[in-house]
Amino acid sequence: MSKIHTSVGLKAAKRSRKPAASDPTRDKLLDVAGRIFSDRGYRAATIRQICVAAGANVAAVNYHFGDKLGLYTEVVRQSARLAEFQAAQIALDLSAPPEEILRAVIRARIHSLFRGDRPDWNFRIMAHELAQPTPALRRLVNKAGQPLFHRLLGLIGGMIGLPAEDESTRLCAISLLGQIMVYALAGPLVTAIWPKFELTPDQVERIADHIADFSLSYIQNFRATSSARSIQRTNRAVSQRTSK
Amino acid sequence: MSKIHTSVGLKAAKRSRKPAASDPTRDKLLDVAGRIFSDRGYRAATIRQICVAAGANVAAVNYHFGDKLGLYTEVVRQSARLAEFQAAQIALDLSAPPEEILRAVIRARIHSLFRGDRPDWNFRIMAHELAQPTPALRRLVNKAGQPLFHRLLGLIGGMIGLPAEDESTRLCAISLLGQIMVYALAGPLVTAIWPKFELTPDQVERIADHIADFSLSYIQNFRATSSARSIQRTNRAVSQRTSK
DNA sequence: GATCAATTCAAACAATTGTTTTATACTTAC
DNA sequence: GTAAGTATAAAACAATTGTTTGAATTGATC
Repeated sequence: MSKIHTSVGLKAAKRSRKPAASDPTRDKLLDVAGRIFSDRGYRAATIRQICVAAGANVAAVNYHFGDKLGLYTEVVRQSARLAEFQAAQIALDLSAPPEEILRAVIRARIHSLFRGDRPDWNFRIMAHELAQPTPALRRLVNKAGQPLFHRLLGLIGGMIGLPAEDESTRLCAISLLGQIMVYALAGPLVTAIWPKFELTPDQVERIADHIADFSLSYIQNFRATSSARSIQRTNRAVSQRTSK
Repeated sequence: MSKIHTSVGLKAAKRSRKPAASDPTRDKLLDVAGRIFSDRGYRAATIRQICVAAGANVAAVNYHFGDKLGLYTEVVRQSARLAEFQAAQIALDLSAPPEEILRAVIRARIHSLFRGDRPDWNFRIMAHELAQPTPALRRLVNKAGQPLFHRLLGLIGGMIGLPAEDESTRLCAISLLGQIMVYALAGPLVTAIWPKFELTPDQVERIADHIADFSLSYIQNFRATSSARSIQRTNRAVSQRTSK
């Protein structure tokens, strides 16, 4: 109910004095908040948890970010910036064959999930927002995700010989992202199926490879088998009707 | 912190009078709670929301189920029972070819997700528990999920010619379930990729078919291409090293 | 119709949590 | 050294939410 800082200290004024001096508690707060938000979500994470973990006072969040949503917004903004940067980076090397680009995308996501380049919660935050969006940030996240989705759809569409807007293209993109998202969102499911699941670099590498192989198998054979599949589907419908 | 009902009315005593008479408010509460829990999760759902939607008093939950967790437990127990039943049902027709069984499993899950047989939130509840388990119910959910997972691993293992415990088998199972779970857990992601996403019966059918086709493409060709893939992977590793 | 248990209801209670206040220590510029 | 602005700390505040209480209502049995 309050978006206006009422305290004496405001952040804007400070910059005039210390132009580029990064505030240590502010940074610590951002770092800890990122980690906690990323594995509990926005609602479940409490300001007190974050502040204790950051060794700061409860009022620090209000002072530096206005309120909880302000802190969260800053965290998501960071992640979104990084996501856009990564998407742009991938879009650069158009020279590589599409299969390799797709592999690179998958590898990048899986890596940022398990052994993040540094803030290893970036992708998890976005995953959480994609699962249960914070109303205030829906637009921001969509804006950050759109270029990546668009690029992915174009990539897949090109490989299966259909426009990016085609239903089959979209279904493939969802299948691909679903395989990645399940590691981000449903850890316990993964553990239930694979109790010995570990995060050795090799394992992570094999997961990324598997997702790429699994997806490319369908995508690369799409044209060849699309006619055969439609016949199969007809047969299946018939056999279902008769067997029941 | 309280597991003991302190109120006068307890459920056990009632049964002596009305042996099989189902309590209408209790049923209504369960029904509404299932729906609300399934799309907001345990923590985010509030007792007041549920009671208002069920046209009951706030104290009704305490009276009929002890506390919030008691109500939730009953809801999850219902879903778990149904999940076990469905798993058993699928396990019965061993006569069908494995591909068709797999298709049936996928179809059943997608259907129960979008146009549920009646309580269409059964799978969503389990999905939520698989994503962010309630500590008290972890065991219950695992127990209910295990037969299905075991069956799925056996099925896939048989098709790719590897034991159920093999890493590749598990990776395939996770890929398959990930494609389904993304629809249950990351609705906004689906909408972002596919704005015109609708839930017509046809659409739902095509989604199930796609997931089956997408997965079977890899699974059915696993044996044939497994040697080729390992060679590809070696080449890829080399090209990466040289390109960088 | 009176009695007694079962159920429902409005209100209050207690715990958690986001937010604000007020005071105090600290840094920097003069 | 002092003054002004900045940052931190402890406590209080307000809103939400799970839980409990005690009275009122219902419904069946005698």
